[in-house]
Amino acid sequence: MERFIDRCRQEGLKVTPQRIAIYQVLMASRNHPSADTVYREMSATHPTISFDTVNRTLLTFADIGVIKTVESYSGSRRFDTETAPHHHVHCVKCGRISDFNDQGIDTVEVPDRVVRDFSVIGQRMVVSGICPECGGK
Amino acid sequence: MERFIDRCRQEGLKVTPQRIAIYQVLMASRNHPSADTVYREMSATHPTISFDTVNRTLLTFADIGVIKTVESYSGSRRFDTETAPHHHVHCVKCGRISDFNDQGIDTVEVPDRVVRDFSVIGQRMVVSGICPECGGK
DNA sequence: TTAAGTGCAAAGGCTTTGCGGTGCC
DNA sequence: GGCACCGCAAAGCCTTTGCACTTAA
Repeated sequence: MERFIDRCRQEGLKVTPQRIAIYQVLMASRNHPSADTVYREMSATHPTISFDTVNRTLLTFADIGVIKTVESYSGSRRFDTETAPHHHVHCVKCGRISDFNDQGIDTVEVPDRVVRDFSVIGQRMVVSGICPECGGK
Repeated sequence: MERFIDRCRQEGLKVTPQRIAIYQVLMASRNHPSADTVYREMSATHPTISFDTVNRTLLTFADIGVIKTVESYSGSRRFDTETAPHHHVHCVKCGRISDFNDQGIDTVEVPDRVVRDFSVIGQRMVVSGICPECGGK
């Protein structure tokens, strides 16, 4: 939490009660929440915060790298509270995305010709399929 | 094109002029068009087709596997005319997605624990970064 | 003939923008 | 005290839905 506050100051962002509250909710969440999900989760403890502030704050956090935005397959934007490298399993039926870790995949080499002109931030394997709940396997 | 028509018939879909026209545009396109992009591209040659038909047809095509939907990072749904396995490079600034092929990555093994209960359809590496136009490298 | 497909229009979600009031620095 | 931030409201996209007309089979 100290680190979060420092980070905001570094970035020239003001440390407001709303931002702290949103940050706490994010750190407690283990999924890939949408802005609406975060907003709902907050409404119990912080009933006066606006959806707008939540949404804008999430975008701001993503901008400074506190969280990330996740690839999605339609619908609303999803955020990822896990900023360490990891990979995704995606159900094409229900859209659910779950994480997994694999150091081997983290370090798979992408051909140089592909990324020569890019400033690479990271790489992620996305496995698509049908989850058990949706009739897979 | 014959194969496309056969496929429609197999799936019980009627072969309409609109569907043929959309299919042609798709095959000529090399990117990851949105419904709107396809619609615009058609408007020169097929000015009477409606956006609705384009959009619904794209969803239908994705449903039967003629095209695929692509992960996106906000904004509108994107389609992929390349159905063979391939990988993506994604610019986090402008959102552009480009393809690359790499057989080594195609066959990277995902740990069994991850996919045990899934019916896996495919896997894709997504490399994130900043492209030259957006200030990368 | 008839079930599927098309086009139009409206509605519904999510996101973005603008602006006056508020509060961190 | 200034400037960033918040909350509210409206507008803008994109997608989805409903319905009457048309058309491929």
